[in-house]
Amino acid sequence: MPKRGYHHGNLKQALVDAALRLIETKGPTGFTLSEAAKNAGVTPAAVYRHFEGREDLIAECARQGHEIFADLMDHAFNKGQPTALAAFEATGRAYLAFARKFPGHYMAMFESGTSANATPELAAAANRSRNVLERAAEALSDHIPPEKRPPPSMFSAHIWAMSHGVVELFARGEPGANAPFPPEDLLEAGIGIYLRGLGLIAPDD
Amino acid sequence: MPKRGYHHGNLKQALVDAALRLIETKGPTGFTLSEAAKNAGVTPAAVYRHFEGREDLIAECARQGHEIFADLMDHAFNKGQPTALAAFEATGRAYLAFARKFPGHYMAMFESGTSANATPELAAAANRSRNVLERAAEALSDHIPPEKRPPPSMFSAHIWAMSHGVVELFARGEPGANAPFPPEDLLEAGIGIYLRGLGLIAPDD
DNA sequence: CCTTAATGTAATAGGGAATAACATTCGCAA
DNA sequence: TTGCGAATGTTATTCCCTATTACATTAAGG
Repeated sequence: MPKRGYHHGNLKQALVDAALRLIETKGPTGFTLSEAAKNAGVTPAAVYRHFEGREDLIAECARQGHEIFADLMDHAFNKGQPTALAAFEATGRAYLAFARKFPGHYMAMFESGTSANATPELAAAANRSRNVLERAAEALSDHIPPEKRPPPSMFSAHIWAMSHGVVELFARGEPGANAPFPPEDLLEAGIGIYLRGLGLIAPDD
Repeated sequence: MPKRGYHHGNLKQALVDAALRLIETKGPTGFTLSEAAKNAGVTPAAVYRHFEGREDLIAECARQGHEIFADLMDHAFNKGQPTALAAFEATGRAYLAFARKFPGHYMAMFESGTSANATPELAAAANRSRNVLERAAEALSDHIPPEKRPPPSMFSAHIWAMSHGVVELFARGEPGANAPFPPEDLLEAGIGIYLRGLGLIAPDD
């Protein structure tokens, strides 16, 4: 391990990384600022040179999570083109993939108890990732029969809610103790049924 | 206020009630065992005569929440009879009503970071409330065209996930700040679209 | 070089979780 | 009634966490 001098060099990000690892393993409530500092090889007081406190450190973790999240969803959306439906479904799958691949970020974003408005930077990042999903919904909206077309922001909210619910309830250890289905299948089936209800998938598919 | 002697008389439930009020106002992370003890008029150490610790106290709050929850959903289901569809929709609405009416319980159940298997009693109660929703789904399952009929436990999981997602993402936070639509409308529309996708609602409804 | 801001440390206050030893009261049986 | 054991509550203590303040070290630039 590289010995460091009095100054760390990149402490801020090192603290974020340490915090993310701790959140991932011990949960957002188990995470402590002091332990993150120790893991970064620094005293707890040093943290306050870079963050206002514990909450602010978590907020930065969440912010970085939203940046990754938005990038992933945006990429999935573009990759699914040109079909609006395929792009939308890819975006949905990207949601679950993110939760699986970046559990620390996901917990910081949605399970830490910190408001999405904790800091302006976090609010901006959260807004961005919401807009990605909403844009995907808008692109798909044109293909919905007008008489059953809800506002795009509504049906993107539905997809987000179901995705988030699947992650929280069935992609962790609870609450049925036994996940009756693989979360991926559960979510894909749920979105499929929902899109059928919107007239976006043929009834005999 | 009634002066009490050396013994409280009903401390265990008083602690649960105090904890629920604290969780409701300050969030599950802001809640402290010491403050709950003080609010119940007792020293912190007394809590350990009735609970193993902080987690165990939260788990009991969650357990009581699941009991109320299951009762409400069961009642809504029976009230919605004889139509299976009406019963099911009433059950869905009861979910959101519970979250609104018992926010402390809801937070203890789903946002406290404590596992649903924290105690055997909690696990049993959680199982019961899950079964209520699954039974409603089973009753409705007969009316689904066979070629698009998922396992009842799957589509009850879908409804639970969307309900939970709506609560977590859109029914919290400052009013209007994060909610493009009233959560009740959002959830009702979402369930409606989903049920249409299952062929349970006529396309021209 | 020498100053100044940035960055890290040491010391400390304040509070919560948990435990152990002690005190009071309750319930029951002789 | 009385005495004893169990249940319940308190005091004192330990350990850890958050946060603040005063101090130490280093980096960067004129």
